Amino acid sequence: MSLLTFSRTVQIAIYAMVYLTLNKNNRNNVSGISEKLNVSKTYLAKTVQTLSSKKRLKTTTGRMGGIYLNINPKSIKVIDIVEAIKGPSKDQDLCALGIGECNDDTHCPIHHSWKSIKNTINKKSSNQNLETLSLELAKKMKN
Amino acid sequence: MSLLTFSRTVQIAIYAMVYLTLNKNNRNNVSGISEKLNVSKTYLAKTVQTLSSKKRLKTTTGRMGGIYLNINPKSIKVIDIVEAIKGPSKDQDLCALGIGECNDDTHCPIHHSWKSIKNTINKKSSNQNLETLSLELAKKMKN
DNA sequence: TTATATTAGGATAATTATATCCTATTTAAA
DNA sequence: TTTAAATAGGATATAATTATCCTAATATAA
Repeated sequence: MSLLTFSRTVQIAIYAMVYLTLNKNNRNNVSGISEKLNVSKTYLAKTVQTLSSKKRLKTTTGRMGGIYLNINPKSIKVIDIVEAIKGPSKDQDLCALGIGECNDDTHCPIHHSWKSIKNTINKKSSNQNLETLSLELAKKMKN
Repeated sequence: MSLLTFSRTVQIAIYAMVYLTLNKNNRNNVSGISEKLNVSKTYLAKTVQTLSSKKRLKTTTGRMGGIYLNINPKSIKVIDIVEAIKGPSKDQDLCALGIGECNDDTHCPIHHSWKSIKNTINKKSSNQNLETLSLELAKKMKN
């Protein structure tokens, strides 16, 4: 069951960034990653282009070119990747029902109920940078 | 900050259903609700039509017609409204990155990290039916 | 210097989501 | 019986997202 999902572009962006973290010691390029992750090469290329223009990763052209992480994966959070793709969040995004003004005083009918859910998402996702995501994968932890 | 949002149609659907719960003793119709909630009348009408065909609410035509809750608001959860609009969730929706097979054994790189977030969302949203949402509003609780 | 492997980026196609319009149907009131 | 107030539902318009195509630019290897 999943009430909420990332857009396809955001999914691909996160996926690629985690892949780059896991494989930061190798040379990576769009073709290779698209095959490994089984996503469309052209679509991945466009997404990478966006991430590059927003400085979330670095690219080099030419024969030995490819894609590299720009910054320490410890300092990259999921929210950064979402923002790189979707732009900064608008006022309306703060409200589950898309109402402009939604705070503790003036709010939509589900403001209080969803506030704690949003807090949980934010708290948990703040603790998750690309490195911890990758480490968890490496350990193959069960929970 | 909001990583995840409902689609506009889902937002309008939830909003209307909560409104119907809060005003179940009055006669309600599309025009009135659209004015009160400040959403487009024609768009709301279409959304109501979907909710009606999925039995999440009841409508009557004609001069004294209108919109009514079909079932006890205690038994209507947000997930029901989402499903009425978007249809049953697909396998890929279960994975934050949209990969088909994503479980504790075979999974995407962020499966474990996001599993606990998804659990929290599911747990909290299961406790929330339309009546509790409305009651919270009525109390104007702070949290 | 030429061929090849890469990303860049503009154009555009395809699909889905959002939103409106129009006419039909239904029902009750006048 | 006519009129008015309502939803139903098909058609369509608009916008955003998703996806691909093509050519240019770049850089390395042969």
